[in-house]
Amino acid sequence: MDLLMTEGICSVCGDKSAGKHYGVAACYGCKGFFRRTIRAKQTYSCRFEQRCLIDKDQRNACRACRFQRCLEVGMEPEGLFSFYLLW
Amino acid sequence: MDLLMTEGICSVCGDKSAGKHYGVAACYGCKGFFRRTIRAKQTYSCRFEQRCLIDKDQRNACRACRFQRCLEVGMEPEGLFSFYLLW
DNA sequence: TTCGGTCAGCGTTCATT
DNA sequence: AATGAACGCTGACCGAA
Repeated sequence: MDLLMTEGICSVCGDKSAGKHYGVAACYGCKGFFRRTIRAKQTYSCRFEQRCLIDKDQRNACRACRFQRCLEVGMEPEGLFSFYLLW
Repeated sequence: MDLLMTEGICSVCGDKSAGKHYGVAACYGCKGFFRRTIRAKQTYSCRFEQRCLIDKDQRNACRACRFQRCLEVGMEPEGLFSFYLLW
């Protein structure tokens, strides 16, 4: 029941979910953010204390904490490295 | 004997086979790809030299070469070749 | 058994910021 | 530059033949 209640919610930021992505329920934004980060092998650093609030309104304020939260809730790269060049 | 040895392998990409499809041992992916291509009468063009490697990891990188390989290993719509193999 | 249909989840695109 | 909504494709699974 609790599961059903939370299936529609992004596990990272609490926004409306767009289904499961990389193993967890995620919104379009967090899905794309995670993919871009992995693909570009980006690293971020928090300007504060690695405790920034990640919700729908604040998720873009700190990339380091957003990515950290992606990992904390269990997002996995799962074949994100196989390239795909369709024309 | 050789036949038995290769029955578990997709003739197109070498992935695990899901049985015979369109005349050859094929994985789920190559089976579906061939069906969609034929049904939609799609044509593809290779961005390189028509020599792209088609294996489990790279098969989605070049549709032209994947489809070419489907034909090379003998895939046929509607199992037309099984008519000859009944002898 | 192999067939075609299905659709969750993946990759890509591109208007918007 | 990055974001995220929308779209196309993939392939594992399923019922039909």
